Amino acid sequence: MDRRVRRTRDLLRRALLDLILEKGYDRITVQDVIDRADVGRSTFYAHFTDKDDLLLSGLEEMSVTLEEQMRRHLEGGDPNPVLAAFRHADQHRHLWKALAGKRGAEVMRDGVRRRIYDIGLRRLHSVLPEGGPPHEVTFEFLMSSLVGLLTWWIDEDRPYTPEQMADMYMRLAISSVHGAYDVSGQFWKSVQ
Amino acid sequence: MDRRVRRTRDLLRRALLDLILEKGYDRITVQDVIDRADVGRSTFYAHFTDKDDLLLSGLEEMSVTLEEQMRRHLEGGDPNPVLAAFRHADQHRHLWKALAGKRGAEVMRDGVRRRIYDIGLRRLHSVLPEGGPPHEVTFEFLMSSLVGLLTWWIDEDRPYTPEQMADMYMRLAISSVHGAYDVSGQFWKSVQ
DNA sequence: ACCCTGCTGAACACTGTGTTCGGAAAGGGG
DNA sequence: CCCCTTTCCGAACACAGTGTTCAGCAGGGT
Repeated sequence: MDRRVRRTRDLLRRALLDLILEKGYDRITVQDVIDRADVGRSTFYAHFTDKDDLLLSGLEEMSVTLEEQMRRHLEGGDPNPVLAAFRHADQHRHLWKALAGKRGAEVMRDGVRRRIYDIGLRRLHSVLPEGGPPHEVTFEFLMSSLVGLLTWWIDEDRPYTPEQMADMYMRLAISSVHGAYDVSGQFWKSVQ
Repeated sequence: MDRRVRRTRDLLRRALLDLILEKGYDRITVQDVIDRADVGRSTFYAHFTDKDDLLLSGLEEMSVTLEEQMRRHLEGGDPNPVLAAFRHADQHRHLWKALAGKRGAEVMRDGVRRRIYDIGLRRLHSVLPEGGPPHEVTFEFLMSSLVGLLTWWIDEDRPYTPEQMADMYMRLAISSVHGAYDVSGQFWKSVQ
C-alpha cells in the first residue's frame, strides 16, 4: 500500500533529522536511524540505498518548497528578492539547521548552496551591469555571502527577523555592486 | 631518531595530499595512505591517532605560514589587507586545493575558514564604523564572501592573478560597507 | 660491534555496511 | 470474514575498514 510506504519513509526521514540535531550527521549509523524510527534493517535498504540517499530525499522535499516560495516572491514583484529565502529558513528552522547547519552533512550544504546558486544565477546575470569585475566573480561574492549569512543566522540563532536579515543583506549587496560597477541609481531601480 | 621520525611523518602527509587530489578525502582509507607512503600500519598509528589527525597536522603547518604572511602585510601597512591571503593561496595551490577545495575534508575547510575569520576579526572590529548593520552581520558577510572567493578561485582554476582577485574583492567589500553604513541612520534604527 | 630507537607486518577484536531470505503482519477486495 | 498481495521484519552472512598488540627486524649513533 502506498500509505504504508510513505509512512515508513517519513519515519526514517524524521528520525534522521532528529539524530542530526542531536549528534551530527557523520556520527550517525544506519542502525541508529532504524532503531529510532523502529523500522527493520532490510526495510531501510528497500527504500534507500544508503544514509546519504535518505538525506538527499529530505533535500528534495525542502528545495521544492524553497524554490516555489522564491519564485512566487519574484513573480509577485517583491522588492527584496532574498526575503523569501530568509523567510523559508525561518519557517523551517528545524530542517535548515539539520540540513544546512554545522551538524549537517557536507552533501547537504553543497546541495542547499547549489540550489540557491541556481536560483540566483538566473536572475543575477540579467541584472548585473557591465564595466566592473567579471560577472562570475561578483556572482561568487554575492552568493557565498548570502549562503554564509543564511546559515550563520540559523545556526547561531541570531535574534534578527527574516525581514531584517534580508534588508541588511540587500543593503550590503547592492552597495557593493553599486560601488564596484560605478553605476548610477539605475541599478537600484532595476533590482526593485 | 628525530630525522627518521620527521621523514616518516612527511611521507605520510605527502601521500595524503596526493590522494586527496586524486580521489577526495572521504574516499581515502588508512590503508591507501600507508601503501602510498610505503609505511607500516602500526607506524602510522604510532604517529597519528587517525586520518583526521594526519590531516590536521598539515593544516597547522599551512596556517602558521598564512598567519605570518598576513600579519606581515597588515603591519607593513599594506593597502590591501587580503592580498596576502590570495598570494598565499596562489603560492600553495597544491596545498590549498587539497585542504580547502571541494575534494578536501570538511574538518579542513572549517579550519581554514576559522583561521581567516580569526585574523579578520581582530582587524575588522576596530575598523567598522557605527550606524550600520550590527558588526557581527557585516563581519559574517565579508568573511564568507572572502572565503568563498578564495576557495572558488583556487578550486576552479580561474585565470586571475592574486592581485586582481584581491583588488576585486576589496572593491566589492569596501563599497558594500561604505554604502551600508553611510546612511542617515533612520533605516538602521528600525533594525537595531 | 653494540645498543637503542623506531619501523614492520601479521593477527586480532571490533564496528559498521549492505544483502538475502523465510516468514509475519497489515491492508484491500471480494 | 477470508484471501491475496504488498510491505515489513530480523537474523544471519560476507565484507571492508579501524585501531591495537607484539615479537622481531633494521640502521644510525657512540
